[in-house]
Amino acid sequence: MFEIDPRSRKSIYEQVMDNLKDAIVMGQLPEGTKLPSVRELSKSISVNPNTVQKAYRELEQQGYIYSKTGLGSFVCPRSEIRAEGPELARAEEEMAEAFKTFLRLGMGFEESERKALEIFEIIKKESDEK
Amino acid sequence: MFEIDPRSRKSIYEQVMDNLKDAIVMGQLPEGTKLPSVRELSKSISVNPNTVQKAYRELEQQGYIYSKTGLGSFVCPRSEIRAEGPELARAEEEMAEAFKTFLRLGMGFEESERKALEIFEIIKKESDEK
Amino acid sequence: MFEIDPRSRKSIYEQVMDNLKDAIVMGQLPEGTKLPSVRELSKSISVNPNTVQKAYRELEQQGYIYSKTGLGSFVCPRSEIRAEGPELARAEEEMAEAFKTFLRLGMGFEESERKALEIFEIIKKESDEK
Amino acid sequence: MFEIDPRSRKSIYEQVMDNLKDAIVMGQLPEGTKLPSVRELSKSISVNPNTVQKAYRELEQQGYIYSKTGLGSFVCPRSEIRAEGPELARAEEEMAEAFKTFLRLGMGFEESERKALEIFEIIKKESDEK
DNA sequence: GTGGTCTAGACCACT
DNA sequence: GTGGTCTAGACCACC
Repeated sequence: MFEIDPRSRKSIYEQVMDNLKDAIVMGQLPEGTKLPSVRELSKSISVNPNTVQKAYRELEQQGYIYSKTGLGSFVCPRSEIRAEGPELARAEEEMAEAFKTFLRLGMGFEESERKALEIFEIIKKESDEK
Repeated sequence: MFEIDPRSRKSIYEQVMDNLKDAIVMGQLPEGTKLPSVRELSKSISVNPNTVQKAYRELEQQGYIYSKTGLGSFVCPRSEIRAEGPELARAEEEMAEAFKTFLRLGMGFEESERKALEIFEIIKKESDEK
Repeated sequence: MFEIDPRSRKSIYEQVMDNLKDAIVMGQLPEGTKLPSVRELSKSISVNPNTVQKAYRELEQQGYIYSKTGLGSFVCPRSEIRAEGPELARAEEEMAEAFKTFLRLGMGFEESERKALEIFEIIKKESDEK
Repeated sequence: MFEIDPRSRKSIYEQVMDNLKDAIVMGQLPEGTKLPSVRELSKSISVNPNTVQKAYRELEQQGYIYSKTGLGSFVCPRSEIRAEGPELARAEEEMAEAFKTFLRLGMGFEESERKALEIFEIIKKESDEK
């Protein structure tokens, strides 16, 4: 399905979560789709099952998937994704910090904003290709 | 000088670094200014001296300050800040991740970009006030 | 007869049991009524026969139904339902936990009790409609 | 601090969570209080550190505590407890199920409600004693 | 010392 | 087979 980068700053379970989130919000895994089982996925990406389990558990808490013992894990309707309150606040702070990081490198307002928009465009293009 | 937020997700030494970086790039600590000693600063913000020490060491490595043994630490000319290479790459990735986080919450391209620009404006205003 | 919610936190065999219990205590399945066979029911609600089997077995143990080999399963007289002993104790503990859950969300005594009574009223109305 | 009941239907990490939640909402652990470290608590209740860790992590996600590497875990202001949305909905469903369980034991509306109120009173008294 | 992550391997209930 | 929990023991960054 995807690959884990052991050199990434992101922890493994976060990489798993983000990869699945991406596939869900981009519609590659539509509502109701059955995800690979914990054991399957852990094998295919060469990661301990507990680590995948942790990712699935957290995805469930955040409303992306639901799990049924004995049956597997399934994609929730997109409307159930918790995109409010603390989750949104944290995302906004992450964005604010990213901008401040630019400023701390000595970049000015305009340059920082221009660079950010460039990055956004690249991501949009990458997303559309998939 | 500034305050540490014990609740922040950022580690304490990062908060110290970022606060000093902010003061430097915004000109509140112009080139050549002497920074408070590790002991002084650690007292005034109620933080372990080892933690402040680590922040100073990192700031020196990144070209924000230099230290003269026995005399203290001083602000480098802004031109020496390395806004290239690994630091810039990491900053760009941070920005990319922040944008992806918006998308992962189910926000579309336009909405994400609009929200990002809103956040940028807020930061600009806050910076100008200081 | 009824529907299974694959998203429910309850396991499937519990859902089967509870639906049948509801029909029994509400008189929709009076004493002596013949239940659908395991195979029939499993087909009509699209559930594995083993799962329905397990539900029937448990219902028999708890005194809701009895089975005559070769003939099928039948509803017991309501007087045989054991509303005492372990089942009652567990039900009481379930209620206690539900109340404590309210308190753990930071709700006060009065608010928790008021909310509980509101919920009870809704259930009563729903039951009467059937 | 408290004890784990290995025979409880609740899992160990849930028992840990609920015990701490109780202490927090009842004011025994006021805002800002430092919790025992993961290792300390795991020793004192004879449970694997990973299990306590899991409880702490979930308490953090639910807004009861926050954790700082190297410092420990601390009680959040009560206002940050997430008592809305999915959390409240789940609590309400738990209460609804508890009531339905009474009905399924053959108890009538009045009897069920009376019993529930009795249980609530007992919990209130127990809480006040602590 | 602290919390956080990961692995390995076991057991359980449900389907 | 499935997800869920628990234990044991290791490693890391931070304070």
